[in-house]
Order: sequence, then C-alpha cells, then structure tokens
Amino acid sequence: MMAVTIRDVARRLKLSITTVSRALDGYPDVAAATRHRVDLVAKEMGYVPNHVARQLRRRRTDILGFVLPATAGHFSDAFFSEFIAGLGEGATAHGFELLVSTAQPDTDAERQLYTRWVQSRLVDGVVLNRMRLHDWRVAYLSHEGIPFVAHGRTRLNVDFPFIDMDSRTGIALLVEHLVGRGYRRIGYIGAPPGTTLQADRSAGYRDGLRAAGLPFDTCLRVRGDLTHRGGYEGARRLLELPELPTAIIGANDLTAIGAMRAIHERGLAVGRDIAVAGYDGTEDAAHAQPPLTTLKQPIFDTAKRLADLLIARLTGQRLEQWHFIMKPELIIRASTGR
Amino acid sequence: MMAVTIRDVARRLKLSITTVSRALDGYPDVAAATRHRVDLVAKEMGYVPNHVARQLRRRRTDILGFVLPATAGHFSDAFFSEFIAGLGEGATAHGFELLVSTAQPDTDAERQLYTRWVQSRLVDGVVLNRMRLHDWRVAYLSHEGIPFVAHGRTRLNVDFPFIDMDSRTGIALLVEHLVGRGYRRIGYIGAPPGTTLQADRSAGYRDGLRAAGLPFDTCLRVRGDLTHRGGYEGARRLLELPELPTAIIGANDLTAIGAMRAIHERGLAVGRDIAVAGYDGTEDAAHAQPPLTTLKQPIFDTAKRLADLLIARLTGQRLEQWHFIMKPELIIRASTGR
DNA sequence: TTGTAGGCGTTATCAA
DNA sequence: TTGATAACGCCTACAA
Repeated sequence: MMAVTIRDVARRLKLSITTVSRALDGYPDVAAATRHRVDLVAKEMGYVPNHVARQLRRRRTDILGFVLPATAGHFSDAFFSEFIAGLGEGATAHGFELLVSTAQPDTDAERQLYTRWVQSRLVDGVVLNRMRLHDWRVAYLSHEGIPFVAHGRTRLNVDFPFIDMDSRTGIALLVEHLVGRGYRRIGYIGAPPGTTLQADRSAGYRDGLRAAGLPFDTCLRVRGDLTHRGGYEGARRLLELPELPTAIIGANDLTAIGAMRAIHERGLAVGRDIAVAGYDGTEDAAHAQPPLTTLKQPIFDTAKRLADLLIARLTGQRLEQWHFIMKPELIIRASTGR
Repeated sequence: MMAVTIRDVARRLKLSITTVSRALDGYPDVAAATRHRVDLVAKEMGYVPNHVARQLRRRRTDILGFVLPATAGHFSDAFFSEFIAGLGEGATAHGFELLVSTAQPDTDAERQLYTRWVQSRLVDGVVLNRMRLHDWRVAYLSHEGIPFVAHGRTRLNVDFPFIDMDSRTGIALLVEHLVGRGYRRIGYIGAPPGTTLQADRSAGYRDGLRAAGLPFDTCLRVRGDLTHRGGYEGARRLLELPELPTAIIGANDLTAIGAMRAIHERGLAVGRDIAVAGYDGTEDAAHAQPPLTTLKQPIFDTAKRLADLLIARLTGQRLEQWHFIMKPELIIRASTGR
C-alpha cells in the first residue's frame, strides 16, 4: 500500500521527475503532448503529491490554525460548530486546511499550544476569536511575524485584519427596545472580565440606560461566563435582589437561555413577568421557549470571510480593506413580548 | 525572523546535528553531560523542531482528521463543538494534532476531501462519526490501509475499532418510560435514512412499542434530519394527524427541541398536553423549557477516547479491546412529566 | 523542451 | 559516545 510518488510516475513515463512536476503544476515550458501523457498516467496511477514533502520544499504548510476557547472540559456551544464550519468552508475553498485544538483562555496550555504551532511551523496563519483587551496572542503572533486575523479587536496598539460586530451599539439598541416596551429595571449578565466582548456589550448596556435616562444600578450587572450555567447562576443572583429586575440581557444566547431556566424555576414567566434577550442569533435562540429576542450576527459567514481574509494575506494579495465592523440585527421575539 | 534550525544549535555547540537530534529525542546513547548542554542551548536559542521536516523524515504526520457532517451551509449543533473539543483534548494529550473540515455526507465533496487527505498523506488516521449502514468511508479507508476509528458501527463486513451507544435499547427504555406515564400514542421523528443512528433508534422505538403491546402506526413515524428545523417540521406533520400523538421522541435533542417549538406554536403545553423526549443529553436539553427528558451519552469523553484509541492504533500499541458499546443514561425531566 | 542537481530540516544507518 | 552521510518527496535554478 506504498503511496505512488512522482518518481514512480517519471519512471513509468521514462521522463525526469522535473518534467513530471512541471507538467502537473501547469508550467508553460512543457510540450503539449508530454503534458497530456503525464496527466493521463499520473491519474491512472493515482498519483497525488505528498503534502508534507511539498510543504517542506515550499516552506509553507497551507494550514490555518484555530483554537477553541474551551472553558471547561465540556464545551457545548453551537456558536463554535458554526464558526468552525465557516472556517473549514473558507479554507477548503482555497485549498487550505484547518487545524483545530482546544485550550482554556489565558492559561499556560494555551500559550504552549500557540507556541508549538508557531515554532514548529505547523501553521501558516491563525484565526483568533473571543479577543481580550490585552491579548497576549496578538502581541505574540505579531512579534513572531505569523499572519493572523481576528473576530473582534483589542486595546493593544497593533494593527491587524479583523471582522468585528458593533455590539456596543447593538446592545444599546436592545436596551432601547426593552425600554420602549416599558421595561425599566434591566439586568445584565456579562462575559468574563478582560474580554473585549464584555467591554463592548457592557458599555452598550450602560449607553442604553443612559440614553433612556435610567440609573445604572451596579446590583443589576452580574458576571457570567458565556455558558448556560453562567447565565443560570447569574440570573439566580439577580432574582435574589430585594427588587427584581423586569428584564435581563445575557451577553450571549447561551447565557440568556440559562437565565430563562432560572426564571422558570422561580415560577415566573419569561416574556410576561421578566423579559430576556441574548446575543448571537443562534438556532438555539430561535427555538427557545419562548423564542428569544436576540442580536443576530452572521457566524458562519464571518468565519468564512475571516478564513478568506487570512488566506488573502498569506498569498500576498493586496487587501483594499482589512477592518470590517458590522451591525448586528435586532430580532424581536416573544421573550421580550409583553 | 528565520526560525532556528537544528543546524544552528549544532554549530553553536560545536556538535554534529546527529548528536543534537538524538540528545533532544532522548536516545540513550548520548553522554549525560552532552545531553544537558544540548538541552540548555536548544532551549536558550528557542529551538523547536520543524514539524514538517520531521513529518517527512518519519513518514508520519501525527495528525488526525475529522470531517464535520455539515448538512447545510449553516451548521449549528452543540454536539459537535463538544465532540471536537474531546478529539482535540485526546490528540493534544499524545502530541497529535487535529485537522478538521466540513462536508455534506455522501457527496462528491466528501469523497474528495477524504481522498485528498489520504492520498496526500496529510493525516495518519481518521475519526468517523454519523456512521451509515453502508458507509463508503469504511470501505475506502480500510482498502487504503488508513487507520480509523468510529463513533458507531456499520452493516459492512469490516472490522474496526469503535465506540457505540446501545441506542436501540436506550430508546426502547424511553418508550417504556413514556408508556409507564400513560402515554400510548407515541410519535417518532427520525434521522436521515441510511444512517446507523436511524436504523438503531428507529428499531428501538419499535421494540419499545412491541414490548408495551402497542401497535406500530406508520403515520407516527416521520422523517427528520437531526436539526432543529427537521424536528420542527416533523412535529408539524405529526400535529396535522387526525388523531394527535400524546408523546414525541426526537432522534436527537435538536430534533426534540424543534418539535417542542412546533407544539408550543400550536398552543399546546409540552409535558402536559404532549410529552417530548430527545437523545444526546446536551446542555441544550437541560436548559430547554420545559427541561427535556433525554438519553444522555458522554459526548466529550467518547470523542476523547476515540482519539486515544486511534492514536494507540497508530503507535502500534496492542489493544486488548477495540469494540465498546455503552449504555445511554435515561434522564427524566419535566418534558415527559404529567 | 527536457534533464541534472541541490536543498527544504529532520532522522536513521552505519562507521569511527 | 559521536559524526558523516544518505534519504524522506518535492520543487526549481540552471544547464543541456
């Protein structure tokens, strides 16, 4: 079951491997007849270039890397299945491959993982998401000269291609929507501190309150971790307040869905007693009960475009634009009905 | 920003690259003092072996492949985020990497993908899931001599390592539970035909009916595709029957959650008017409203064990056992309450 | 238009 | 215990 190499093809054709290589790669300086013979025999013999040998010679791997921010051992988040699908699609479209691993954000394991990939020249470029305000990955990768693109931004003074959502404005809009429906005591269950996501969405929350002339009550802002459980626990804390919130915003859909469960357990009705809204616009939100009001972002497309962007950069294409800021779409459903 | 190579380290140490290589790889025939010096200098210089060169020489890549069965463009399924996290964890633990891509099952794109990976010797082994009764991947990979492991089995006469759930017995148990609560008109929303999953779970459904002495009414068994949408549409069909089902089983949690939405839209209450149950035991099920009765399988652990199994096979370890059949755990929640 | 030869960075074989 | 040398499979100056 030895794989057939370019040597075998050359031998069979009584040609040099050089000619075979060039014929297959479509170089112009090959006789049409020769090229034809080569194509035929190569296909017949089932020859496919050895990816590794090619990588070594070309000094690039055509592999993109992506690290899942696996919080705990378990990591159940539909967002990332969609994100990975998008990355895979984008990579494949350009003949690239996608390497995936998992690491808890800001741990030694994460640093080791990126370092291994970079130092051993395993990947040509990296896609980042769940950006942090002071993201060591950005500093590290730009220092190492490894191209990367990101879903989101940082506070660091480093320029790189990104696609970001204007989630600050988005959340503010959501608050406005809630206020418009008469909710005035609005809670917020956030994301881990230090993440750009949290900075933006939390700021949007305050913007929204301010615009509506509502006070910012720190009791109403609690911590979350972007999981169901975090949302559930955050909501429980909010429900222990002497004066209950009338609406709760989750930093993402999972958080919001977790919060809904806490509310239901308390015997209250989501959308009537307490409004709930999320962020992401996953299928989970559409199928929650009641269906969840949310800010929708195009997860799959964003991931695909990120892969495109990174590959464009890797293949030396001139990018006319490499900063993209998109607006999330407010989708109003029964969870903020009234 | 040229990476430091083994040559640089050898030059600096005034040793041959051979010795450096062997010292770093922990071969015994190296003087302790030399090894120490080498380790020190290599670390100081930040030397990391070039993965690609090593791959070429060793004639293996230490990369595992996994293809997401992306049904549509979008692919929102928490099951797979957890599955990939498990694979990544297992791979990393043994110094392996994980290559991920997406393809629609049983399409040319899928065949091309596997072929590319295999022929170009990009991956050493492959993890399969969502097995089909007559799975071309099994035939192909075993013919090519590429090691693989699978989450589930096939009807083909090929022996390979797998971890499977006894979902047939599981579903039968679930039917028994439903019957015990007085539900007698039980519908089933299935998976795509040709999948082992569908064969097993559908058989379990019939087993359960038979054991309870209930008739098998073909109207009550409808098709699904393991997505929210499929569950939603399947349930709508069931709700159009002249005589409504009193319970609905979804082939997975997503299907069940989609079905719940259809039931709610119809103004009926899940768990009171119609019972619903799923399969997988994802977080989504725990946080559905009402919480979803389901058969739980250890997704993360199974994936991790599959990676372990495949790597054991790749590294030539003697496996004392390579067929595992696990029992899913019935988790009873309010969606089948009464 | 085709062939020769060198090298990508490692590891393995064999000799010293 | 160490070193010289030859691959691994491919690509690409350069020569023919």
